[in-house]
Amino acid sequence: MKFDDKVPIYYQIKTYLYYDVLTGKLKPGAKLPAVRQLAVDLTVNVNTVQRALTEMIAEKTIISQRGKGNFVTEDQDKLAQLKEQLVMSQLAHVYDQLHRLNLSDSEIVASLQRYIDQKGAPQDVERISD
Amino acid sequence: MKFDDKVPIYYQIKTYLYYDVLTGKLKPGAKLPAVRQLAVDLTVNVNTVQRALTEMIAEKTIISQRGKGNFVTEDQDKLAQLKEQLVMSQLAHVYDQLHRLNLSDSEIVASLQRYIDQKGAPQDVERISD
DNA sequence: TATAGTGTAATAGTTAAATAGAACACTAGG
DNA sequence: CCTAGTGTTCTATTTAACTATTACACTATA
Repeated sequence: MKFDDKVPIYYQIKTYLYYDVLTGKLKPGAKLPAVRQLAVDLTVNVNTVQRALTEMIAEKTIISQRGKGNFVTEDQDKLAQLKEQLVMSQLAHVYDQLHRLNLSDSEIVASLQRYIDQKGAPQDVERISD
Repeated sequence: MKFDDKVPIYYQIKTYLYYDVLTGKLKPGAKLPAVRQLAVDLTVNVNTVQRALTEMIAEKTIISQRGKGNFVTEDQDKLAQLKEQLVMSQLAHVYDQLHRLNLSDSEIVASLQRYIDQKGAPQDVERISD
């Protein structure tokens, strides 16, 4: 996995797992890969995986059972709440950043709409073959 | 100044200065505060300020003149281009993150619009993502 | 030419993140 | 009971970021 060297790896692993949980790739009650396996998959040390998990366990997003494995919480309300928080924090962040750049509320929405509209449209990349 | 302990301080200073430059708080050709003054203002070490500046100088966003001071570039095209890049990277980032959470294009725009509309009532959401 | 104000560089020490490796604690199944 | 698979903890080491401090290089000006 590719990591951003500006953010601690354990923190990026936490984010990575959040997305797996919140998108249902890991469903409520599902067993996570073993910590040693995750460490191999992510090409990091077991302790780094454990550090990420320890925080998620403290938050009760992950339920740890010694000798058995780590499991996604079955509390669906909690998961829905987490997803809402995540969406909101993303929106708040982008809003703040663009607002700081002096874009008005309507310009912010318009620029996002424009980005989405043009996203699929052909960029000016060089065409190599058909 | 408040710093996010998940990101290197020198990098946050760089971002901070970018915003000052791109919003015109520091106009093209303007002299920046002295490095020692910036260090005091931001309550960090001079070397940390210098590290941020060194990168911006390498990019020619800041022009350094030994004995005189650091100055914002007068190349307005460059500044406009930087601002466009910054806006686009913000939009791309939030789009990708929300898309990963299985929100459709229209849901993404709608959620932003909803956030702006309801912005008056502050939530205290914990920042989860990078 | 002396001095204050500026950027720049170098050294040394502290801390947090990450690694490697080992050991310990518990569970399930043969 | 033994063993393989699991989570958990600990020690030691390395590296990057940050700090403190000092010194050097250059500019303007009194």
